[in-house]
Amino acid sequence: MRERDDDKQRRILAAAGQIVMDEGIAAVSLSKIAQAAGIASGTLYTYFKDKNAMLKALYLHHKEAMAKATTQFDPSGDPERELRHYMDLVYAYAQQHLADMLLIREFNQSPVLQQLGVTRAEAYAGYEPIVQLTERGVAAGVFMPVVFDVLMSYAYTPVVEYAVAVANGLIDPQTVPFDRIKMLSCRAILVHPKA
Amino acid sequence: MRERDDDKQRRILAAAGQIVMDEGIAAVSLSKIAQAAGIASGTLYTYFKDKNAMLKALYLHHKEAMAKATTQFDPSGDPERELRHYMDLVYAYAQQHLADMLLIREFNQSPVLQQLGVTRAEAYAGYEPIVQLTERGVAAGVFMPVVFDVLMSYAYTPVVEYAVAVANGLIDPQTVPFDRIKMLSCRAILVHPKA
Amino acid sequence: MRERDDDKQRRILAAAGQIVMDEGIAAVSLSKIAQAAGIASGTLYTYFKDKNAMLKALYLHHKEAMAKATTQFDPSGDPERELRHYMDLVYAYAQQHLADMLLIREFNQSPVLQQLGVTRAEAYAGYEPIVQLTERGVAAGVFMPVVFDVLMSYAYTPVVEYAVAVANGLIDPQTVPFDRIKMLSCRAILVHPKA
Amino acid sequence: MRERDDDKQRRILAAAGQIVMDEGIAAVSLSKIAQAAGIASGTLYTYFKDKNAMLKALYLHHKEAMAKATTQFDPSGDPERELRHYMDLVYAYAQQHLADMLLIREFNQSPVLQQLGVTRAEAYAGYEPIVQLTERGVAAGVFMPVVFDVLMSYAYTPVVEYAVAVANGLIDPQTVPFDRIKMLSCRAILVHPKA
DNA sequence: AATGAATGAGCCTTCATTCAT
DNA sequence: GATGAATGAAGGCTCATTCAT
Repeated sequence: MRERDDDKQRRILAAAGQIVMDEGIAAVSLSKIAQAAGIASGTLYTYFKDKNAMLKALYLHHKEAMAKATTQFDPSGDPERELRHYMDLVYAYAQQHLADMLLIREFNQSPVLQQLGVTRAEAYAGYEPIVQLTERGVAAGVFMPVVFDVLMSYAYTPVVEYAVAVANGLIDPQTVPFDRIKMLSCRAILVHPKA
Repeated sequence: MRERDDDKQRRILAAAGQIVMDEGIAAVSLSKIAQAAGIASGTLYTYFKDKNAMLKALYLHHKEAMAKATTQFDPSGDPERELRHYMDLVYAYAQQHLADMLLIREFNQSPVLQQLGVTRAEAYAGYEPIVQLTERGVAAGVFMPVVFDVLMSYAYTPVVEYAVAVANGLIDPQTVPFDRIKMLSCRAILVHPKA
Repeated sequence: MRERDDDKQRRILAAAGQIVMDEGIAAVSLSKIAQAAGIASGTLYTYFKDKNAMLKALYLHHKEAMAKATTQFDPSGDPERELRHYMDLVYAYAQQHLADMLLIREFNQSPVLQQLGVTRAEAYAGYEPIVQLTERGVAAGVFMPVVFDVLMSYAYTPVVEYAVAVANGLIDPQTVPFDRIKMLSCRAILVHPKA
Repeated sequence: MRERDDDKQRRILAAAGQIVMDEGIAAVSLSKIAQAAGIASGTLYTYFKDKNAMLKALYLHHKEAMAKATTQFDPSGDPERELRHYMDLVYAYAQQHLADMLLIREFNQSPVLQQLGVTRAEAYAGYEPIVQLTERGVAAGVFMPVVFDVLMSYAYTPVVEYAVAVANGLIDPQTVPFDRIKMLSCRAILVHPKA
């Protein structure tokens, strides 16, 4: 359970992530991971206590990376501007790391998540700026009366779904540009949407 | 591979569905299903070609049931009223069959779905009324310019997410009633939201 | 966990017993058993719930066989005569089934036994005639005041140890015949040993 | 494979012994031992060639310790008195080191012992006083005509079995005191038992 | 059509042993 | 001499699938 070789740990998580994205959580097997990571199967246990610990680390790692990337806005700035900024960040992240987002989504919605023993604190780690933004926007009368989870339903989920639909060819970005999504979400959340 | 005994097939799908809802897709095993359905494991192969075929049938069955229940509106009625009606139907279904919806969602978002060989036509079966409603609403200038998938992002997904959050205790329905969600979604989609 | 094929179950136990006798309990592996029994490894689970259940069955089977063979005396006959008879039966069994006895002994003295969940009732099953003989002999004033376990220490254990020592060439049966053992044990247990 | 640090070797054997006593020979693993002994697993190989060598050392160490403790009688003294003394020593040792005795017994009766390559000379080391006592007692006409192994069957084994039965609650030492065992064994071995 | 015993690949995990540091 | 990461074989067990009955 040591972590002598940080690079190796990274390779393991990368290999596991690839499998989850390609074949789903259910298809993850330690032997596949070991092979993909170029190590012996037993070596996995030097880096993770067991399979669940590895999946948990994988999940939290991706989740934190995304949280960090999508919270690079100013939570004390103008709520409307920061909300738009947040959605841009999410979309930018989706364009570069869509698979990672799908991995997070698959975990979020899988009963496996409970077995991993992810605490609520761990699950929310990194999202504080968004919570803060939500509260400030509502308090300032700029946002409709929403709570964190509701705001995410309109500012995060539609963006990801849009990116997925575009990637799958279900939506033509020429016909429906990302700005349209942003506009719709703003209409929902902002008390006085611009246009 | 005939379907001699329709009741038996139903029992199989019911047993499988229960397991998916309780433990996730990954936990489904044919022996568990057989036992829960009260039949011999080999008999499963009389009704389904293999495990994937059974999962596909399970998925489509639940999806169609939900599609049927949530499209009991008048697709040629007033778009705004029918949109609200649709959201009510979705919420009503979520309150009675949340597990079914989660099953559908777990499938939708898992790479497993591709392995099951679900065609695009099968995936969209039953949703025609919503497609029709979308097109009519947009054409009439009542809806913002959206396509089917985008409308679902605002009229279906937030409702399900809300129901899940309430079920998990993350949202207090006293503080955030369902009407709030409906209002937000209408603000997004309708050109002239009522209030 | 069915037992359709009694012969197969017998073959499994025989194979397992052989391995225990040859290499010890610790060396028992299900794959070895399967190979020796000429079946696939998974098939073992048709006959036994798991490895422990199989070992328990193995232990009890051998123990009961020995108990049955060594209690073919008349528990209500003359205590002295029946005691001698019992020792003869034990020795006869040892000459034909020494390995079985060693298997029983290895189980008895292994911490594994506790994991197998052998109840006290199961452990004593089949020994009732000896318990009865002990009590009658003591009550009649023919035996020294002993309880079951003590009697076994003098009437059973030395016989087995003798048989083992002879088998290992540590004792020459010409020099020390079995009658010598029987005499010593009788001197210990009987109030008035014959010679 | 030198023995630089005698203390470390002792700690290793102590750790291994504890595991054998607690969980049985089969549960011994070198990593467990290393952890319990506070050394790195690789270091074990500095002190022992391999696992078998370690087990053999463990066995012999305990056996010699017991042999030394139970042969603190005067092998040239009065045979009857010394025989009683020997049994007292065995019982005293059992009361303080029952687990050690069970460890020895588990080894003695397991086929594993042969794999360890214990020579006959090693097995008998330390028991010379008892051999000598046996021969003198028989020659003097005080003991019945027994050889070493037979004497042990009556003077050692019943004592250990008694101690185990008491420890397991199978025998109540109030009802059956140790003196009873000593008396029975003396009746078997002595030509003219006292009482 | 229905059964369920049988199969053997594959899963997660542990372990004795090696070797670069 | 000591370390502990790395190895890969082996262990117990589950599972989808087949097939004789």
